[in-house]
Amino acid sequence: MSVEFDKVQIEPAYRKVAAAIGARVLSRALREGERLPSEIELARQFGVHRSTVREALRELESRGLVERRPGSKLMSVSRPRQHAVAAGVSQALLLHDVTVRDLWEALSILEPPLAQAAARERTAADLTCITAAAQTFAAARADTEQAVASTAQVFRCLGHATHNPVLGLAQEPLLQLLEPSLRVMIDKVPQARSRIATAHRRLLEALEARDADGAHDWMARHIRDFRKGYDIAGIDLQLRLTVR
Amino acid sequence: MSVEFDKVQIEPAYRKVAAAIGARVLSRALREGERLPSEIELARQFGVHRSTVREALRELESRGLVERRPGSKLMSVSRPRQHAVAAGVSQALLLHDVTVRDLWEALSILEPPLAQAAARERTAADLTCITAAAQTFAAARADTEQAVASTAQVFRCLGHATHNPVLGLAQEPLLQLLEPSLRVMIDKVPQARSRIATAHRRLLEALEARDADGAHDWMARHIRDFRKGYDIAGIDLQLRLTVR
DNA sequence: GGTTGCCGGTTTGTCCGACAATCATACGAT
DNA sequence: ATCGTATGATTGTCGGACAAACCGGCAACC
Repeated sequence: MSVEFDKVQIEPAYRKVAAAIGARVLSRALREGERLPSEIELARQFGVHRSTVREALRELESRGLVERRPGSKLMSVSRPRQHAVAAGVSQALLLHDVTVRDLWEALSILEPPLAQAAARERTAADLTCITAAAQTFAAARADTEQAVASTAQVFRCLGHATHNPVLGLAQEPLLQLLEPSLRVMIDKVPQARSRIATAHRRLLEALEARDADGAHDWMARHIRDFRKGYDIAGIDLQLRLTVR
Repeated sequence: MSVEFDKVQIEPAYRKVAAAIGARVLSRALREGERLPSEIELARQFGVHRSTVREALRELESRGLVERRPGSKLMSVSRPRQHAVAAGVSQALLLHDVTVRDLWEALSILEPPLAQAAARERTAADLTCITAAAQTFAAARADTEQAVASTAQVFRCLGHATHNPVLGLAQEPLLQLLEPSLRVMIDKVPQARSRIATAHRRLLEALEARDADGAHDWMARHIRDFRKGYDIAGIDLQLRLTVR
């Protein structure tokens, strides 16, 4: 009988250093905003060379666990920014050959319940945020770029209005992926703008009235409209999403 | 009138190098599996020092865009692994003070439609995968660790069965966050195991029959049971999730 | 008082160069 | 055919160096 050995794993020092600092951040032994020692000091503490520390810092930086505050040379502990985390997810999805259909399906699953939750949990400030975004959309008659951005912004405000960070963060990658195809659609489909504006209006009414089911249904309609828009714009649902 | 200037941004070389390589990966000019030149060669091409290249590589590595294949010294281009991406999301959520309630709410929104989609899209292989996981759960009478792992595994297989990478990747962070509280619950709530086993059985029946609505409903029940389990186990829904 | 200029100390970004350990490959010995 | 060894390429890590940026303080100046 053959004895099986575990694969002996050798972790390079830069990864150990990153793991050590990362663990302290995760365990909240290092709190947000707290400043890290200088690279030389870290090198001294870990007993490694400064280059090694720097490699570790690059890893922590790209995980969003540390960042450099503007106007400070020392790194400080930070929470990963929602946008940055979502960008990583979006990239991963792009590389995994996500299609327009996949994206649309996810939106149609996530968004209506999200709007429902937002109608329950929204505060007055959330309403203001959504109203502002909807108005920006309505005002962007000619400006496609702004129309796209404000459409996404309405979703973002809704996500925020749920006061559930899981939903907000689950939604964000979808919005990032949505923008390119939305841009094409808004440009090619004449009635798109008015349908979106109507959806915004109805959603706002429902949110104002804390009408959870109404919000759910209007969001469902909003998302179904996207699908129709893709058809009219001649966007193939099987198509892989692309960057930018 | 005061002239406003844009913030002048100075990008360090290591970030420019990372961006340059990253862009090639994203644009598929570098294909998965392709091997990167050696560090010295990259340094020569970019006209920077090897240390600078190494810092860039650390960033790309932690974004999952390059990796070292076992048995090869050179880095090769890779697609970010689902598990790694999700780990980043989980960490971010932990640091953003996600509560048990937030997590449960997200599960209750995502999972039933996910099961529904799985019932439509599943292949025979997917069924096998889910069956295996469910059997492992049923067999893990005493082993809490295995019970937790196989419960999550059933979800993972379901996510895979939708054949929609967006759904799979949206779900994975939730599963990673779920495990610790699930461990406590399975240990403290005597009836948890049998309820979960029943849910698995019913889900499988629905999937086998391609009964999308049945899958939806049994999953909804499954998730509702989690909530009941938390109550019985005395887990406060307001509690922040913790690591491990 | 507010602005400007200068000084010294700290820290980062980048570079140069070096060396041991690891691994692929080829080559030769058994 | 298997094994040992020489060779070369590559990484991980190190020591050290230096310019540029930035901070705080102090003096000078309007």
